[in-house]
Amino acid sequence: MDTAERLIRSTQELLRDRGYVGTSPKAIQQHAEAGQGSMYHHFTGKADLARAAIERSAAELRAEAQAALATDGTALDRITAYLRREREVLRGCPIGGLAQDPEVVASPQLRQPVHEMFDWLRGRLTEVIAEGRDRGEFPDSLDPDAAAATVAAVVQGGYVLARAAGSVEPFDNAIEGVQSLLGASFRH
Amino acid sequence: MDTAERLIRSTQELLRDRGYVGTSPKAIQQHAEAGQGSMYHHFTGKADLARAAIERSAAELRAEAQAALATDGTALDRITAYLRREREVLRGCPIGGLAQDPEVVASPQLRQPVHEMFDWLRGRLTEVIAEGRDRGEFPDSLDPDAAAATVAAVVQGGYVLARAAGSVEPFDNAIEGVQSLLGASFRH
DNA sequence: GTCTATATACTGATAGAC
DNA sequence: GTCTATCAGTATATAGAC
Repeated sequence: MDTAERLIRSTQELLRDRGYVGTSPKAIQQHAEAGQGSMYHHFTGKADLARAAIERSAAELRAEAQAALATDGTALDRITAYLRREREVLRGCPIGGLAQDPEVVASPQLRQPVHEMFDWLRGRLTEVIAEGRDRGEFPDSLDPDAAAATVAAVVQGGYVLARAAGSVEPFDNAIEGVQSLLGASFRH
Repeated sequence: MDTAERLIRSTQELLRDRGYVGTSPKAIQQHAEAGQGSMYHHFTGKADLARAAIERSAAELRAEAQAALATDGTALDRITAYLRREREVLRGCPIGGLAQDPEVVASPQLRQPVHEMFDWLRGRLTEVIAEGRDRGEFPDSLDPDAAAATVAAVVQGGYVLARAAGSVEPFDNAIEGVQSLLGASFRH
């Protein structure tokens, strides 16, 4: 693995565990076993490297979400597959966590890939839910946009509750709840 | 307002806008118009002051949530009042945002008030939902613990989506979705 | 491409005068 | 209670040798 690649992957880890504000160039260099000069040769600075790392994490997350949502079965099965996919819950979401970082939110460069990832996710969830509704799996009264936002929000909020509690339990509970509500919305 | 009070309130603002890692003692002193010596006279250090500020924010949030949940009406009305209460969404949740801060989560002293606030909130939501179910407003199949976690998570996740998007829209969408799902879960 | 040297500003405190 | 002085360490680079 070359130096630029090690720098990007190290930055992905550190951004997830420490946020952007909490991650120093020095810490990145040590984690990547790269010198100061190396880092500034490959990237113009901390923000430039962070942008590369965030884009990488967003692409990875998108691929994993897509894998779950592209499975066979009813819309509810596919949403459930997404909700239940493996996560290191107590580490927080690699992308969602950045939405709380003041400097990420303040910088168009850094916020953009975060924004795009969530726009894509909500769009994809909306499609799956709309397909299910069209097949009669959900009532016509269900608004796919709103339900998609709710599903995405429950996952992100689940991370917050779990980290606050120091336990995965509230995350699992929240997922269970939204699954149940979606299931119960089936025509009766 | 005395100096200690100004320090606490300034720290509440800065913790919300910059997180714990992103907030320096110097920034707090400037915001509070207090000297270095003053701050270290009233508090043992940054962590001690942050703890006081977090406890204060948690108490305020609890009071506001309680005000919404203690209203008259059906359980769904009360949950809706909580979901729809005024919030400065793009600033993030004063308490939930801290659950993403690495040093808050790593420190038992700092995490405790965050943890307690969410435990209280989930408990209170669970009570309201269980009351509604007992009155036949929700189906017996609805699990109050899971639904409460879902409601709390949607709000926290709504903040994340909104900050990522730089717009309140995804927050409002997510709230709308969970409200709809809860409403649709009424016995048919 | 990588290394070491250097630089300015900030971080989070402590010490002691007033 | 508040002020100023001081401090070792870190943040985020830039410069130039190799």
